Amino acid sequence: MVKADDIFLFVEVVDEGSFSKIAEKFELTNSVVSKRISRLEKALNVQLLYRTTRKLTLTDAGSALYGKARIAKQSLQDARDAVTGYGETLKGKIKVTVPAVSADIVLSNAIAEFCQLYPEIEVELFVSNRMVNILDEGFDLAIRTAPLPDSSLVARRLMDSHWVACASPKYVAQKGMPQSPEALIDHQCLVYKYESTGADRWSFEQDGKETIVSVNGRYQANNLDSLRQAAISGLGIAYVPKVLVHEDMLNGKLVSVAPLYCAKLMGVYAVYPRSRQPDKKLNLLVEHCREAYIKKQEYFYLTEG
Amino acid sequence: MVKADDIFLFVEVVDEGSFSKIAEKFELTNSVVSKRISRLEKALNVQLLYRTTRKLTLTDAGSALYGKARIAKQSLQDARDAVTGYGETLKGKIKVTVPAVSADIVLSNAIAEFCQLYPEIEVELFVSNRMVNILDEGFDLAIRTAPLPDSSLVARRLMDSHWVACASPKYVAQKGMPQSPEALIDHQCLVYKYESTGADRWSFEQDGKETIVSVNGRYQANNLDSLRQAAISGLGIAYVPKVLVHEDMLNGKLVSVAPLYCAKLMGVYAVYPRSRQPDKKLNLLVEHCREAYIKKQEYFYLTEG
DNA sequence: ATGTTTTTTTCCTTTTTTGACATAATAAGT
DNA sequence: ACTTATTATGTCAAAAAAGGAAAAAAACAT
Repeated sequence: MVKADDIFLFVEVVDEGSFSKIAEKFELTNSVVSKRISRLEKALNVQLLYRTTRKLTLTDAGSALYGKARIAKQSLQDARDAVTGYGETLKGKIKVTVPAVSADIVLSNAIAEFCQLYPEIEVELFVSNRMVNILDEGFDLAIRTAPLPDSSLVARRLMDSHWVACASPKYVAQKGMPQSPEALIDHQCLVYKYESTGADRWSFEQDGKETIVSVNGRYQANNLDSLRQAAISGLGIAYVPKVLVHEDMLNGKLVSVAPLYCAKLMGVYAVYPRSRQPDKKLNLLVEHCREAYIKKQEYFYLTEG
Repeated sequence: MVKADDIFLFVEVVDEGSFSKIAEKFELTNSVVSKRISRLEKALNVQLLYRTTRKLTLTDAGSALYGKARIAKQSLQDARDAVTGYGETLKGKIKVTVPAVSADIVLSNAIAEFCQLYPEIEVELFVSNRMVNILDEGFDLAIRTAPLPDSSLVARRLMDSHWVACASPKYVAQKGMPQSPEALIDHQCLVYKYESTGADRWSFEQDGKETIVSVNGRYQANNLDSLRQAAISGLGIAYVPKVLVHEDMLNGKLVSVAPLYCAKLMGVYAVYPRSRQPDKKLNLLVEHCREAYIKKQEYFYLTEG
């Protein structure tokens, strides 16, 4: 029944020593101030001020309330100050979880750039292929390769990531070029494995039809770049994001395998909690990553064109 | 725009970890809690909680607000506790200003009795004939002999005080009994004087007609009892409250002078600030004083009968 | 997929708050 | 003592806000 804001108004009135001054200051009418103070007195069942038209005098009770409420008021102001402009300021920490496959490629650079661009924003990167619970573990942002693992989150597509199977020209010359996805079964495949997430099922598609092949491989790595190096050295066929091996393919170190089939298209998404209040720095980071991916893609077009 | 009570509701919600639990606890509906938290977020322009149906998770901003607001909430609670029941409890101090003439008589005893009756109430007595400004000087109660010196105050009649002129039988025998008020001019009058308030104008009335006499006196005192003693010793005629000399007159130490004229009737009033919130202990004290006066008057009736 | 629990939205009613104005009170100036 | 200026309060009608019920949506669990 006692309204906190009435108490704070009372503090203001005491500070100023006048109802009307406070009314003016807060753009209220005198009667409103009068009524709210009266209401407070009624709610507390105690007289706080003796009023004459010229002077306000604190009662003992009023004095006691004033002394303590002043502190509370300041304290609450501090609390408010702590969060005002929180969504707007370009300060603070962003905790990001990134799957290892994505961290390897564009993102690391993009985030490094971002940190240089906004020196007051701190980014904490947590690389893990484990599907972390963003909310539970206090992440602000996750990069994912599936659109919506959790519907209380919001997903924004950053890019479409093509994955390709590739090998060194030497390997192809020795073992022959597989003519279909199924033919990969008889080849030496380099398998990505990270935190028990074995990616030994490779996906290809053409004309909307998807073909999944369970491949075999004696060589496994938890790092895509290691797979890439292994492929270059002729160890076998690697299935990796196109961006990773684009240059190798341009300068002939690697060639695409099963050329008749388009490698599967996988989206890369920024996933973050659904918020009705926008967090500016978070949006900036997401946007920065998206642009980094777009630039990378433009680079493809230029070199592939 | 940000409502303090919304912030405190937010603190409650975080403590409980659920909107609906808090709704139940405070007898609100879920929708109200939801709306108020949402409103708070909108007002602060920041997301405070991530909600799922199973769990509420604090955002960084929410966490910052919670930490500080919790302190403010406790602080405000302390402030409220400091005054709740203030008007009802029989504790605390009552500052009373009493004119010397009244303090001399019944009041001192009455107040002493009152203090014994309510051990937790402290009474601070300030004896002064100066007309103190109750509000300015922080008094809770004044005893006055005039009904309403200040209209922002409230006055309650405690008793009607008769003042009488009296002298020792010896004095009357030597100097003669004055037959009219005017005759007092030729007599040795004992004048009450306190803080420059000279009471050398004595008032008598009969049949509604008032006669004021400016008396002369070589003996002045700031204490009515001294005047009484002086009168008993035969020094002259004293003009004092009847209660003061009632017993002296009964046992013949003093006799009333100018017996044909009734001494003036003066009211004794309790004067205190007009308060819309009753202060129980103050009312108790006033009532106690009133009863003390009434008892004293009953005693007169019995002995004068 | 289905059901359950929790939050949110919607729509409507009730309550509160507000400002304008009139009134009352009083301190200060003349 | 009289006037004047300032200040607080009461009243009333309009506006705003809060509140509640129920349906909808969301998030999980199974």
